[in-house]
Amino acid sequence: MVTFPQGGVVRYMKKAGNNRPTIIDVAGIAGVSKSTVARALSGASNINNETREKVVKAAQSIGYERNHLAQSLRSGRSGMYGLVVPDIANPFWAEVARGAQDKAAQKDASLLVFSSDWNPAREASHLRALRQARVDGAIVNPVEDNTDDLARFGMPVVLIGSSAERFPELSSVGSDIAQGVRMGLNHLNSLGHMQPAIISGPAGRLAHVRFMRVVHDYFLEHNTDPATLLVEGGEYTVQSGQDAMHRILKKKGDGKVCVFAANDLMALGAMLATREAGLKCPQDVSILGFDGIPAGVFSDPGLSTVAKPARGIGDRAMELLSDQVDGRVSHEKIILPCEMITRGSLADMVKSSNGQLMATG
Amino acid sequence: MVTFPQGGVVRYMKKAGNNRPTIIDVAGIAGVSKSTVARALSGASNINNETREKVVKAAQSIGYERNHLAQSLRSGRSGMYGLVVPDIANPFWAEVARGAQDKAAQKDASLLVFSSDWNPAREASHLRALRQARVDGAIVNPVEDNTDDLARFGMPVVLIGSSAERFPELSSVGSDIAQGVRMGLNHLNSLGHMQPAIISGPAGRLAHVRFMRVVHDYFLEHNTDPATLLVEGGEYTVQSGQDAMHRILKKKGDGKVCVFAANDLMALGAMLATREAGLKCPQDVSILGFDGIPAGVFSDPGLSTVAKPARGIGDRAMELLSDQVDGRVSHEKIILPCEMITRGSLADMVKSSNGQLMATG
DNA sequence: CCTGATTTTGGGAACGTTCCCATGACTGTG
DNA sequence: CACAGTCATGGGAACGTTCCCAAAATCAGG
Repeated sequence: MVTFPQGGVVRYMKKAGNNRPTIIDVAGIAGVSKSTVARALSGASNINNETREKVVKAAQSIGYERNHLAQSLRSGRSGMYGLVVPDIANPFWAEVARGAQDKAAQKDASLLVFSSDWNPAREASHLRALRQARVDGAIVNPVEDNTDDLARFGMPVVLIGSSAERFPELSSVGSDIAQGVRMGLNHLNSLGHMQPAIISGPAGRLAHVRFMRVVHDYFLEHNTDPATLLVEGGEYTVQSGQDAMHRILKKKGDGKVCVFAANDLMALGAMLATREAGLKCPQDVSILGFDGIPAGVFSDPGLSTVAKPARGIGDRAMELLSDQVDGRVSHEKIILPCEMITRGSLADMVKSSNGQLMATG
Repeated sequence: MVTFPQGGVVRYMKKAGNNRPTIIDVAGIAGVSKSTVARALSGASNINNETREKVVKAAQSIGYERNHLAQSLRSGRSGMYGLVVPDIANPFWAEVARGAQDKAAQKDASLLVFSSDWNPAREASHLRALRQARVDGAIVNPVEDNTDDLARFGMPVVLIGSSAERFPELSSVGSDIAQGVRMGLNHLNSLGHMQPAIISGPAGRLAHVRFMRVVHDYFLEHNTDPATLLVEGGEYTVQSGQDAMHRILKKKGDGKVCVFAANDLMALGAMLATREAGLKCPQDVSILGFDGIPAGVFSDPGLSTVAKPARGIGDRAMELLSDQVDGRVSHEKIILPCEMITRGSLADMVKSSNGQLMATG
């Protein structure tokens, strides 16, 4: 009977096609143990300098690259973060994503991006995916009525957007809506638009409530009954802004009209509607937007708007998140100021009443 | 001397805050082995139905969620894909990302998004990050002069954009530039614009070369010397389109002008320049864009353009990539057709020569 | 040259899963 | 009733790291 020596059996054969070098291969070449290689490549202090160089050279010679999965599994840190926004194709969130991604890359981390499409179920499923991927934390712009899933998320979160208010215990980064709205209304005021019509967001959303609360307070402070304001609701889309504007024009009749839209897409929709109605902006209709998306420069006239610091929001959110993950800061609420961008969609009623019509910011 | 019993030592204490239940916890509750739990939860066939239900119930009862890192490490598949584009904040790539992300989510995969910012070094570093994250594959819109890193990438790739030509051995998804350019030129032709000026991309880029090659051939076929065409280069940005348009207007003098821009941002820049020069679009200047970004509806007049199927590109690229990873298809080059969008930035010279000026697509 | 402290290294366990193989229970057939 | 054949289950190795602890090597001081 012929017996093959059991001791000589090849115990482990690498799967074909997956033969990336490991720390052990490096150790073999450098003539040290895997522990030493790990120390050398992780920048630990307790290692001889010559040994380190020898290991680094060996690693380079075979093109070794650390397996992030294994590292994450063992260390409990994945170096990945999640970003969940309603729609990455929306210029505002694309800009936020860009800010977050740049900051993450700067910290050698990666960003998992998801679009929830305003769908709570989809958002919940994305959050689950993030948890399973063992990301170290997530930046979330939650869909309004999806508070439960977020509360149960169970890992570091930084919130973006209005629903930060609903989670006082979570960190958040947002723009200063109150300051922005007031700045916009002050600006309108200074141009002689004392009672602008408002194109607001959908009634259910918290963003809408916050926006309208400031408007309300502002007019109370300026001795105007907020109830006399013309408010039309929209869905934050171009189409709905267009529709809202048509309704406003119908109600307002033929006088000069000024509208303040709760986001730029609706403002630009309002401008389209103005054109469709055969009216001119800013001569007949003044329009002020809110967001500061790049597309605002393309309209004629360019859209004057209250700009949110989108990229800054992404940037700070990422920073805050990584601080939180690293245990540097546990909880913080950051509010970034909005900025006025004047491009020409607002008529100056003060000057025009002196006989000359001027378009200004 | 007091000795603590060595055998009674707690060998392993879970790190605080990281006490997520594992497959073993589930096994303990369900009263089966971890292998059985794995089988039950992975949908394997060889398991008793009652046992499966028992396990699933146990898993739910403690809120077990599979650790994706461990799964990936062991199985060699991470269920993650990479996407590297020049700039996620650019509406075209944001749309591509949206398409890819939706398709990935549909397949229960995640997408790691990176912006290279046209920087080859940054692109290389992102590719390295993807390799270390052990993604299953990547969709890349490469920076033109970064061919080496891509060739050495060493995992399934699907290319987006013009550089697909440089890698005939790699799969790719792109729009049919030739068809699109011809469609645009035909359209201009039908409106009486026989010799449009061209605002092209930067000379170095392959996208530029491809665009101009089609233009060149087209005019040769139509008995026009391509050398007589006015071509101004831009950088695919609004500003550079604006600058190029100013140069064109200076050279063209006072006649009617028609320009075909190689992307929408430059076309919109050209429209801004037209306005700055005191000219009207489309009465004095006709403008045709290329891309189909949403912002094209906001200009006055709306931008007529040859639209690339951005979301479709992301969608198909992701599909192709996952096919490739799963070994279904090894290599394919998909070309999607462009579509003409007519909005009003082009004058109809044929009708206008009959006495009436009409804006048309 | 010895001793104790310090630095440097190696070995093995652990992270949480999947995969392979062995075992046991059960079924049907001769 | 013995046997091969299926089916369900359990045990252990493996994935490639990091972390802990012990061993080895080096160093300083007497």
